[in-house]
Amino acid sequence: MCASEPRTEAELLARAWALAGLTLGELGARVSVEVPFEPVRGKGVAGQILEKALGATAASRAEPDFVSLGIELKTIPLDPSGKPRESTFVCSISLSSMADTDWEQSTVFRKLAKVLFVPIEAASDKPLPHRRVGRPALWTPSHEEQRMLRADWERLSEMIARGDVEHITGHLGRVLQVRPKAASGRSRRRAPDDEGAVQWTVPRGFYLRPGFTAAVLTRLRQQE
Amino acid sequence: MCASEPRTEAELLARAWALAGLTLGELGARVSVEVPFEPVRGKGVAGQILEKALGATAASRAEPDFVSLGIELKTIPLDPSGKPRESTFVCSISLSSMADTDWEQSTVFRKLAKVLFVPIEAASDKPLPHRRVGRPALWTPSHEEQRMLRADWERLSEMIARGDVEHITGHLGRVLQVRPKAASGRSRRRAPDDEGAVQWTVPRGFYLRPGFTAAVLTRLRQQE
DNA sequence: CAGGATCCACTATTGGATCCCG
DNA sequence: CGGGATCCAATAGTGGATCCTG
Repeated sequence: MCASEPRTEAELLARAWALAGLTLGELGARVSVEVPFEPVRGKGVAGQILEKALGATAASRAEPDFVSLGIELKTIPLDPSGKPRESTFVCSISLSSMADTDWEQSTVFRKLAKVLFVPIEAASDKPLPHRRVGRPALWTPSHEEQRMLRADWERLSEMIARGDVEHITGHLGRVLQVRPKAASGRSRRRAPDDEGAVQWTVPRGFYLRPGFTAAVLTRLRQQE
Repeated sequence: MCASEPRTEAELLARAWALAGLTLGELGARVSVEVPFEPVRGKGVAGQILEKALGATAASRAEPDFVSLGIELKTIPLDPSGKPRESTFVCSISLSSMADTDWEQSTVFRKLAKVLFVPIEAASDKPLPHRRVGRPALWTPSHEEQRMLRADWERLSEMIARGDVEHITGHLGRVLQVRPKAASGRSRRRAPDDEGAVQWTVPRGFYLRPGFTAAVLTRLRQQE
């Protein structure tokens, strides 16, 4: 029982609000997805269930989840005090093709232009099926948020373009960071080094820091 | 060999600059103070040595260290990267007499009006006698720094005045915090509770958070 | 492999406890 | 006890590693 694609933003929001309070177990049953008991076996399952329940356009992966609305869906795990427990994955990095892109053309910019955050109330010791869906929040980055994202993105993408990948660590970036994005630490892919030769490096992605998404959610709640 | 009281700010600063680079062992010998090898046996010894070496007016404890100059002396331990390793003690709190004081009349305000910071380069594994004195920095809180200190002080002193001492923890306060200040956790002193009756509570003091003094020192270095 | 993410060992932080001296 | 502070066990934070599905 997967939902059809919502036709308007209002329809999408109404559906999302209707899911608030349900457990992942209940929602999983609705869309015929089994929810593992142990969290380590269910990474990503909340996101997949919500895609189905809300009618996201599957399998068009360079596009936002809701193509015609231009909206990206992100589930975000909150601790009991309401703060994000984790960073938020934005997109993978093509290490060989960052040189000739600017901010407004970047995947990060486009992915974050409009995001529907669906919180999952996720105390670390609570089994996955018992975790509850929270109230959704639709985000468009403010001017100030854009400025911070852009500053980090420009610094990081310049390093990547210059072949400095091996000097990048998760420490860099105030709100946006670069971290490994792979099945394991042994994964490798090609990237140009500082002299343009090939080097093999671990695949990476952009992530939003928890402190940033916390501030975003707080702002959206206040304006609600 | 204790120095006489310096007569001008310039004289005090000149003396402090002249001490930069010396080890605590060397400086201790000059003022006839033995410096224990183990840091745990020498809490406070750096401060006492520098008081003597710079000619601080001893034993007038409601006053600044340099009475006629209105300057308070604080040694501050830095890690190898130059960041403060510890919070900075400001003053003890008289729990029974905070109700009728305002910020400009407070001990915190007066203690921090003008502070001579003398850094001690203090890698945690370096024996006390081998630690070196750093370059001094004279601080008067900026407008912004005042604002932050005042905001924290007003919130905390109001809690104390209302008898809410037992709800105060070191978590409160962005730049100024309240923490125990006693020989041991069993020390107790009288304080009024929320109904004005007596309660026995652990003695406490105001402290500056390390992040705040780090920002202060950075600002002073840039303007140097 | 790319997209959906979270895990968790390690490091950094810190706040309550403590130490010395006069 | 008040002034000079730092110690250090416990917690918070995080960044590199990992898990599942189609």
